[in-house]
Amino acid sequence: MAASLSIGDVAAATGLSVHALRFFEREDLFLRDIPRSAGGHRLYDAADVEWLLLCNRLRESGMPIATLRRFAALVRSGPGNEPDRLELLREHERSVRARIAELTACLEVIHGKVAVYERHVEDGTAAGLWAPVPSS
Amino acid sequence: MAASLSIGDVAAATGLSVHALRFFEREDLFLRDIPRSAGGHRLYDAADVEWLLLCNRLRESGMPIATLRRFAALVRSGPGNEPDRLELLREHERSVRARIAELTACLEVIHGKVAVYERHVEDGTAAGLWAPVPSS
DNA sequence: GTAGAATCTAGACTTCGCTCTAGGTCAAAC
DNA sequence: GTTTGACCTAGAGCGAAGTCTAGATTCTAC
Repeated sequence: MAASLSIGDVAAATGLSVHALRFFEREDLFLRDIPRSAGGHRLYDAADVEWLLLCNRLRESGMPIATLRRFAALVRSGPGNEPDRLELLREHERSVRARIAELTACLEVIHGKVAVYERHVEDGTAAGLWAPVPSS
Repeated sequence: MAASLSIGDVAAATGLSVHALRFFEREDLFLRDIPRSAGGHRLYDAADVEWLLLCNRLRESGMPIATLRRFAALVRSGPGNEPDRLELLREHERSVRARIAELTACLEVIHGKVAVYERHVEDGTAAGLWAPVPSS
């Protein structure tokens, strides 16, 4: 077991580019120093992929690299700081919920605009919608 | 009526910086050429503010400047292209809904992690959470 | 044993969306 | 009338998050 994976394998498994994986490493986002083959090639394992998949979720949901780095550092520094990790994750959870709320509010405005245009386009009477005087 | 507003007034009314307002103008995001005072100062009106507030919603919800510019161009070019404006807004609405769905999916993963850490921190037994072997 | 694909490093470059600077001009309060 | 603050232009700079290049090396398949 614990067969090691090349950077290309990991790129394929995570959707990250090989460039991004090297960048992540420079940015200290891994939970360990990635070992190398005799020739200097990186040797990943399944746990690295696992971690990257979580990273993807955190990144997709708007966590900045800097915060991800702080989280990785906490994990890397071993047991004892779990309350800190928890607080970091909770804070991110709050920010994601807030972002969803913000988007939902925007959506109402946007959908309202869509509805206005739908009515006017249906009517064929689109005059006075936004030019020169705004309709709303 | 139709008292004109200075760039500072508009900045205060919209939350955009004066720099951003000049930038928006360079980027052709307004619905008209903003008139100037004798001394060259910009003279905005309430409709400009109205439009900027909509722009804020579109930007906050992730619309790129380039798309906003396309929308502004459609409006500026007068009646006749309402179906195009509608399609642009509908497309944006779709993308906002998709983004909300994506965030909601991430939220589940993140909340799952939070729950794991909560249990372990509560127990006092945080061993084996993510170091060296991942828990999930 | 050799061709071709994958990987290595260091560092330059890109895109987006502003933000800030420099060096002035204009306007309003005292 | 002068000081103070707001505004002007043009253009440089910035932070985030990678992406891409060049040139060298290693690995894999025949």
